[in-house]
Amino acid sequence: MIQPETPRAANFIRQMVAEDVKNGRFGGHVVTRFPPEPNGYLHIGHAKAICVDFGIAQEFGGRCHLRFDDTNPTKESTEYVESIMDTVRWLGFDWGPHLYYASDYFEQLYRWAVELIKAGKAYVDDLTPEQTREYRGTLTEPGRESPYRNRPVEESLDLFARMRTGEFEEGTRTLRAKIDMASGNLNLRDPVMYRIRKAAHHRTGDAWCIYPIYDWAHGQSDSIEGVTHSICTLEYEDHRPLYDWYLDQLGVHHSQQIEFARLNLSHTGMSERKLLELVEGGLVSGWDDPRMPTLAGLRRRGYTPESIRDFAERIGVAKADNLVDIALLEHCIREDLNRRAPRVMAVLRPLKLVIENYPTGQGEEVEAVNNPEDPAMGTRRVPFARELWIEQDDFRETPPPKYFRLSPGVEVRLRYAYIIKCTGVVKDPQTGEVTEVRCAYDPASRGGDARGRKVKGTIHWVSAAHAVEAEVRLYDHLFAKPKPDEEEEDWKAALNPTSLQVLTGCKLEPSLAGAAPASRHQFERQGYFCVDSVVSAPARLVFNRTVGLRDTWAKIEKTATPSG
RNA sequence: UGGGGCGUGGCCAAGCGGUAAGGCGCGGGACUUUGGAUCCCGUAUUCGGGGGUUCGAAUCCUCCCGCCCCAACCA
Repeated sequence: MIQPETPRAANFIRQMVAEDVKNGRFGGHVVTRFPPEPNGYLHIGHAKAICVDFGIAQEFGGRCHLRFDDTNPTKESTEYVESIMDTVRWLGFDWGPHLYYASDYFEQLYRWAVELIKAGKAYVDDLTPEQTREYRGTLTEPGRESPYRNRPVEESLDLFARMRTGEFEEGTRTLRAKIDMASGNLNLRDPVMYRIRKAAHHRTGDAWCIYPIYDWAHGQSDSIEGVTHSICTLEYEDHRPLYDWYLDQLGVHHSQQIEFARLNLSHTGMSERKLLELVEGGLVSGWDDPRMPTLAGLRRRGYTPESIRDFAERIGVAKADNLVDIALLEHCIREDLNRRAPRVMAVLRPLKLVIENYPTGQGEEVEAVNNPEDPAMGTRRVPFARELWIEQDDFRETPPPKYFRLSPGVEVRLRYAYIIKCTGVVKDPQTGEVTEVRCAYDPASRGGDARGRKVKGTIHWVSAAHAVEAEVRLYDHLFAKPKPDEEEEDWKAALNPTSLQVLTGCKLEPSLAGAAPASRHQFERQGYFCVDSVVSAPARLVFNRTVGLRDTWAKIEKTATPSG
């Protein structure tokens, strides 16, 4: 695996684990796990967790398990299991033979539950869900004990066995741990361990109709697998006393739970509920829509696994709530692609350029560098001719201050080709719109050599006769506001109306004709683009803009005209 | 009003009693056949606030303030 260049920064988890290793706790071994519930797609927030879980194990010579927390059959499916495995692998992590499922432990969990009942530490409760809630009390008032709390052990044992055989309806009974209904920590007010769900499970089928709750399954699963450090997010901090309680009652291997703050990214959302709503509402094309913060979306957008791992390292790991600027993610992918993406010329919004003193019907090829950052990537030949396409943005009839590009009477360099001077324009008589730019070239400037002259601007171009057409999709932030979550009511109003711009009839240099799906390219002066892996076809190329290049000119122009 | 956490520059984040790392962003400059990349320089006299301990505090004590999480038979 390619290691990110960013050096490992200190963080409290690394320190805790290092301390344990030093002290020989857990025999000096490190075993972690990434425990997704297969109920949806992984997003960039999960990527942080994956990098922490696998990263810690890797750093300390340990191992990391992939364990599916599949204890709720009504929300889970093998489709999700597969997409999760695919995504973790894509991100660059390997769990080796350590693929596990909480559902593999159902029998063991059941036996342990019986053990707790026998020890008087758990009981079958007949309260309805509503009653259970009422009895639990509130944040400030203690709960009340269920009238079934002290029923005889034998009776609980019998009832629990019958719950398993399917004798009772959903919601009629639960198995609960007997802890403390007055605890300030609600998790300790006799937490439910099992509920009845007469639903088929994607792995165990109809073998069970009682399913363990997260708290009862998670710690015990960690214990069975010999996990030493069970790393999770902050919202489980309140659950740690319960996690510890179960393990202590059972007297089994006890791993250390450690919590860190989950990732929040600006201009997007990480709430599974809202992401689902976007998908189901057709506001995006699917879970892998390139605007989505899902790893499937980022992947389709052209992000590399290396850039995401680098991002995960750079944001750090701590316990303070955070909102990471999406600009950092964008910086990471730019930095990665700058090193590896081959350069190419593509005109997104074409404007015809005619070189009046260039012979009609003649052509030639100029040599272009594939990647100035990596000479080993070589050069290529690009066809040049009398009629070219240039970018609409690269011509202004009346140039604003500091505009280095083409305008009447001004010289500019056609990248890798010649210096040209604008001699005039052709306009649509009706609209007055410039439909064609006329110019003269300096034959002695072949290759772009300005020969001592100062030519401030260099623009890209594509030979009209050789151009390959394509559709290009320009993406911007999904949400216009940095914190769309602040808009709880009408959060969809915060969606960026221009998050997707589809450009058709874009003109690409011919070398792009056979571009492979998912291949990444830098369109010079514009950004990084990849061939869409879903809809692009040889006969109809479709590119996604992964991220734009830093655009200093846009910044200058924006500050010059604040309104624009 | 209960329990658990967290507060260091615009955003992340080191710091662990010896006098504020680094990254992103932003501003400026150099260089440039991508207004890209690269390279320089600048960007917290101060660590939520007040007291206290100490020769010395972001780090220890204390009080206060603010923010987040918890009342699914979800994870």
